[in-house]
Amino acid sequence: MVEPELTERRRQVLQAVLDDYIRTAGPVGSRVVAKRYPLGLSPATIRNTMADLEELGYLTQPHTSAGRVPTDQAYRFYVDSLLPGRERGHRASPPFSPRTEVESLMAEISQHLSVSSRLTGMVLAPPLRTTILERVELLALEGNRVLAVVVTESGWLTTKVLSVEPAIPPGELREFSRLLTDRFGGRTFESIQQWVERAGERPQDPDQAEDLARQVLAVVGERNLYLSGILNILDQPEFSDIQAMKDLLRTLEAKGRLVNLLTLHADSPGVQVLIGRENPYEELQDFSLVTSTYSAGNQVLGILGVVGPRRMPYDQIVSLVEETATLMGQWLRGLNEAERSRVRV
Amino acid sequence: MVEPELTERRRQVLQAVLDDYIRTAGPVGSRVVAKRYPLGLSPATIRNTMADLEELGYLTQPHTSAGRVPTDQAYRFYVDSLLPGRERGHRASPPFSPRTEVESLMAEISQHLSVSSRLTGMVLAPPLRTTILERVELLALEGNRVLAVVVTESGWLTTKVLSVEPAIPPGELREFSRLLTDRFGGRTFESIQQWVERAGERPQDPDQAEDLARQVLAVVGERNLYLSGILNILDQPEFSDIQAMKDLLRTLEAKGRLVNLLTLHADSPGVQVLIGRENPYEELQDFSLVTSTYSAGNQVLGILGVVGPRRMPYDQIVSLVEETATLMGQWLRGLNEAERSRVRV
DNA sequence: TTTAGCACTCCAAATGGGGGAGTGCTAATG
DNA sequence: CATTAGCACTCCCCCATTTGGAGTGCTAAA
Repeated sequence: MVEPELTERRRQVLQAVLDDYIRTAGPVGSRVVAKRYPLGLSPATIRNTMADLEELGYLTQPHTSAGRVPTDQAYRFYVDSLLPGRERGHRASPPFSPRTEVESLMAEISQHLSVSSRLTGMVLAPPLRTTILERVELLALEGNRVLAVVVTESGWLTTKVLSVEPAIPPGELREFSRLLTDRFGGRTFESIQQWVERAGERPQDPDQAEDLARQVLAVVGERNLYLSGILNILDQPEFSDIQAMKDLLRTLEAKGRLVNLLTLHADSPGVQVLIGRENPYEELQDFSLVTSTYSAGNQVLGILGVVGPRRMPYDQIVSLVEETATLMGQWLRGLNEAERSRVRV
Repeated sequence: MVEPELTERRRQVLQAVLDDYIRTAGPVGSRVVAKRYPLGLSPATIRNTMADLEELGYLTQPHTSAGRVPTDQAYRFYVDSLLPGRERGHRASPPFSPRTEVESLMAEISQHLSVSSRLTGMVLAPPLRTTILERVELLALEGNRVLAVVVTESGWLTTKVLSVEPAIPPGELREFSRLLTDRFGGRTFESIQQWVERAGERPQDPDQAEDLARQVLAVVGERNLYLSGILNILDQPEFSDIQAMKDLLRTLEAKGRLVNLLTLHADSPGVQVLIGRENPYEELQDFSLVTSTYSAGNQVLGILGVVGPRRMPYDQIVSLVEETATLMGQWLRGLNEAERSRVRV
């Protein structure tokens, strides 16, 4: 039995194995570590240390006489040791075009994550249900169709074509918009939804505002997940196994699981790393997620991050995700403030 | 030398080989044909016929003693022979939810194509440049940002957030909308673009309408391509070769090539089938495209269809694409007519 | 003209060694 | 006493070889 301390030497050797494995994706032998990393130790010593590390649960051998491969525990150690007190790298900030739509911002941020990491980037949009509606504008189209423009306090903007029955006379649209804004403005979508659901209990005359609200709320469903660079996964050498890859791609494309995982796991502020089996979903257990919440002011809005093989350069990726989250927050805060200085129609 | 006729027997054998190959994706031997297809012929006879078909260019052997595989020419024959005079199958029409946005219609149709065919569905949206603008509505947001709602005569609807400098007083927005509509309504986006470009030659006072038009026109760029079921490609047994698959997936994801291919090749009305090497792009030469234009009235609007391996049940796929195109046309026509009975604000 | 028979071809999967990378252990060394 | 050189051993990976089978083309018979 080995005493269970992680001495300095063991730490160094472990780090060397991690580095090399992250580079090469292949089992790391004692000779390679001795040559490539100037620890001043002979292969034999390193072998002994590696045996200790194996017993401590940080390394495994794919088979009796192969090199060592890091376990989830090793990655966890690596990540935990680098998370506190890390100086900010000066990363070139992504070339965002000065668009104003939040939707395209999300898409661009996701793109940025995937390009910078060469992995798959993800941005989970804020949940609409807790967002506060600011105002509603209606615009006449033709017949009994109107375009509803919904503006939220966080600067979000959604449009939806509604069917109204009976048709609202074009002259009254403006008035009707004001009516909707008065009734629903300043409330969260959730509370509006509850209000609509309770509507059955109020046996008044049929209320057209209620009907419109119902139609608008249909948009509020799932939180939108922006993914990009899914195919970067294909470049990972570990995917000689085509079946596992298919499963993963399908999971990513379906998005549902990922949304669940993000909302359930990664909702506490700051950067989170979920490594391999720490992850509840089987198709994702060969992968790691690095995520961070992003917020405007003190309110957590959504989650963004990166998915990739367990073997990833966590230091860089963690920095990337953290900085991107900060950036996103700044951007949204900027938007938010601009939005507050609102102008009445 | 074999006389170059396609006798009835040869036709039957060819059809049998096609059928079997489409089912199994493996070379077809004479014994299998004899057993599985009741042609009343012995394997030996079928071997002779197959040799003839090979000389005529309809079949090949992957190697000397394997079964036969259909060539592009065989598929071409198959497709050409089934295109004329085909009775309409009664396909369950897809369960479209009664949405009114054209964008989601496109996405849904593409989805329908991919689900029904178990291949990749595509819908190419109409080119905006030749579309006629109907009217523009501006809606105040905050500060110097306004939401522009652009309605086209074909019932299209786009929104874009614009920055206006100097800010337009909210009271004048309505007037300004009318001004834009008067100036640009009834013209194609292309002609508006030309007008804007010629603006430099008119050395008048700086024109705010012009600036806004420029911003709106930024949307007019590429035609939108809706793809779905890309991953269905993964289920094709021919993709043991992982590299070819990656290339294909990348091509699909990038979309550009596909847009080119569709606009250049498939623009003549009706169903078109592009088989294997008939296709100019290398990454797509192991695939076939079945496409059809869709139109409202007599104007061709866009293109939709399916991409899959050459080995596909062309009869079913061709029917599917044709019927979907018809359906799309009806839908758009309906929308169009509704839109014509327009209501002034 | 069709078909049975047969020799032949060629792939695909199974088999069977080397070669090599890596380990664990032991004994020697500072 | 920790470290290291040396060595025997293990096990995978890669290669060449073998083998079985599916399929063909040809020939001769029906």
